[in-house]
Amino acid sequence: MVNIGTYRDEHCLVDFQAQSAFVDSEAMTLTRKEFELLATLATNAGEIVPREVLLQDIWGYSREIRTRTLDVHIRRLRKKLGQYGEKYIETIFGVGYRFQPYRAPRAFLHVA
Amino acid sequence: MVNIGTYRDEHCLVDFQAQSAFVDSEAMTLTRKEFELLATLATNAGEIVPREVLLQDIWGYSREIRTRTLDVHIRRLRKKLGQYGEKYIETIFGVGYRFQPYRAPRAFLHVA
DNA sequence: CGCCGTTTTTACAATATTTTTACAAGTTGC
DNA sequence: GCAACTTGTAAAAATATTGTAAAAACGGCG
Repeated sequence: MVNIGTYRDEHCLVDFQAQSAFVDSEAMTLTRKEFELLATLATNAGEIVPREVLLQDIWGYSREIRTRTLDVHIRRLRKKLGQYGEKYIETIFGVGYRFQPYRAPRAFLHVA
Repeated sequence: MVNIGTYRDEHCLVDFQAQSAFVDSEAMTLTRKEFELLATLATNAGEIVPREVLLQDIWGYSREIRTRTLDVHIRRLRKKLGQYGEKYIETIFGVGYRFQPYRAPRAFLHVA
């Protein structure tokens, strides 16, 4: 089974085709920019996406444009991701953001 | 298999692309300058990198600028390298620093 | 047009990082 | 051993980046 066009993990599903996203099977209501942002980050899950790249890809802004709109969108997106907001979207200081796939807490294994 | 863009030895992995580094498979959280410093040293692993070169390459400082920021960064980097800090980053008095690749302790061989 | 949802800006607050400062400690050459 | 110089270190100061609330601007649609 192939999952072209979707990001999926334990708690989060992003359908790039349908432009819809879910947290714990609950549909998120995202605006266009919020979705684009989530999509871009989720597409590169596990990798740092520099601010520059986000501003260029989503806003078409070049390096010299000074704006805080990315931060504001990040904030709203985190909020809508609920309890996972902070865990999913990691800030890489001075560089950008990284969508970190959910990792199940490892069960404690005692050493024989 | 080629390892372009990475430094790797028994305990340490530096991924120059992803701007990430690991000690014993544990991700180090390095700041930008710390990473640049580690990257520069690891790139020249086994070779002395003069202070001058580090200050020029990472800080853009010329010879006459007097600062202790390099020393402070070296210290923090060593700390984050944990138990290997001192072994990996050697001070070459009056010259600079050298990143010394990890060498497995040689098994004791008795002479026949 | 006027409303409403969305996006961007503004203006600070909060935080993280980097640099400096001020000494302590270590090294070298005499 | 001692003076001169270099490096180590903790803590403070300075700087840079990100977070946030609230207001302003924008845009589509009735």
